[in-house]
Amino acid sequence: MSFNLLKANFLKHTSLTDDELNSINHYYEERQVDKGEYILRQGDICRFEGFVTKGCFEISTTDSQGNERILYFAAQDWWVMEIDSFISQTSSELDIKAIEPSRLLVITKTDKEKLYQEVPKAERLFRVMSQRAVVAWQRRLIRNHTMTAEERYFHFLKTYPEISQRITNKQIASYLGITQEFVSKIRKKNLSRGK
Amino acid sequence: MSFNLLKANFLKHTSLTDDELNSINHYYEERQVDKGEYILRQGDICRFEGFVTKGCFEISTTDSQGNERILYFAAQDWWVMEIDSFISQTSSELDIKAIEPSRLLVITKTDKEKLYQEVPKAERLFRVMSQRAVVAWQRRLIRNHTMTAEERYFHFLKTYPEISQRITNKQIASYLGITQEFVSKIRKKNLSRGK
DNA sequence: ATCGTTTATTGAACTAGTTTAAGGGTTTTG
DNA sequence: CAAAACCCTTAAACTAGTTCAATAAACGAT
Repeated sequence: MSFNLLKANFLKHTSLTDDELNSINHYYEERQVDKGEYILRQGDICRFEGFVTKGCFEISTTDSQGNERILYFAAQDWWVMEIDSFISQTSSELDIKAIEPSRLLVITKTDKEKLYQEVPKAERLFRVMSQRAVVAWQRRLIRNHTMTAEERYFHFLKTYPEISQRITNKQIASYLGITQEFVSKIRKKNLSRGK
Repeated sequence: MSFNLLKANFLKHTSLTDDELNSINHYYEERQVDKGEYILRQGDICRFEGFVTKGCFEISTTDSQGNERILYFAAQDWWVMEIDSFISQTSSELDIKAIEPSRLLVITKTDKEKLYQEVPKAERLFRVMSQRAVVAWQRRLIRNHTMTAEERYFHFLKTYPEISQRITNKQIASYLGITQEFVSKIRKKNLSRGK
């Protein structure tokens, strides 16, 4: 059952009683999304916070020259939202698209506020989750400054082996901030060595 | 008075009663730091969370080849800590050094936990702060992927005009993830145009 | 003031990664 | 199943940013 995934995710971050867990879960609703379907587009206001239970999403920006840059992938057990747009209910700078048939548990902005009031412990839960997210983003920035494209490519394959196999090289390139052609070169160069 | 800066910072993120503010402030202690002094070194455990009231700090990593990479600067009104090391009390990957004679309000890990218990609203406060931090780190990553070094340089000058004037070009270069020499070239190229 | 150290600038040679273009392969869709 | 659309690879030409080295300028400690 999908809610169990969500519960397990919550318990990774803080301890919660069964009552608290049930109250929290109560606010989430499952939603199915087709492959290729956008659940948010640049310019829209993000009215949900989602937890992926199946499939995979791609979170990206498109710059002025029309280049798509993938910020991250969200597969099972990941959170997906435009955090800035969701918290301040302003226009989104990101697109969110399902890249596989997917399912998510969603909560609306108003329900999220109700949830914080009904279950104060949820503040702690999301505080801890957000702090861990800060760590992850900082680490990624450091990697971009200290590692070469080739190192970052193999780091990605090693860190996300399952996701790597479900996406195209073009998507990996976009995530790493390099071109598809350069990923091809890296792969060719390392063909012999079983990297 | 320094605590007023801290209070004002808290109130930017959520509403708090005077009682709550006073309880929170009570846990913070002011500390003075000399120019050049490290308040944290790679490998140490970060036992404090600091709020800068005067001066400026540099938060950096040193990679295997001995290159220092500056992750961010923290001047007045910024938070300074090794967030990963502080929350999980593990060995720090970052150095934190005062680059001017500075002052900060610090809270220890144990006092921070006490604070969360005494003032439950603090969970909300730091939840909101952390979420905003996530937004900022995401945006910076996107800028690194979509803007050239030159664009990032001028974006930095424009976004942090006061800090820009207090640090060296070498430090800006390190923050931007480029070389000092390339910053020189960018500056030379743009000398005429009053950029 | 002065010595030593760190920083800024410049230029030449270099390289990691891009661009453009073309051909072949694989999905997706009707 | 065919057409369209997208993806992957390759190669040649290019460019943004680096490296190295040398000199001048600014800063900090005594």
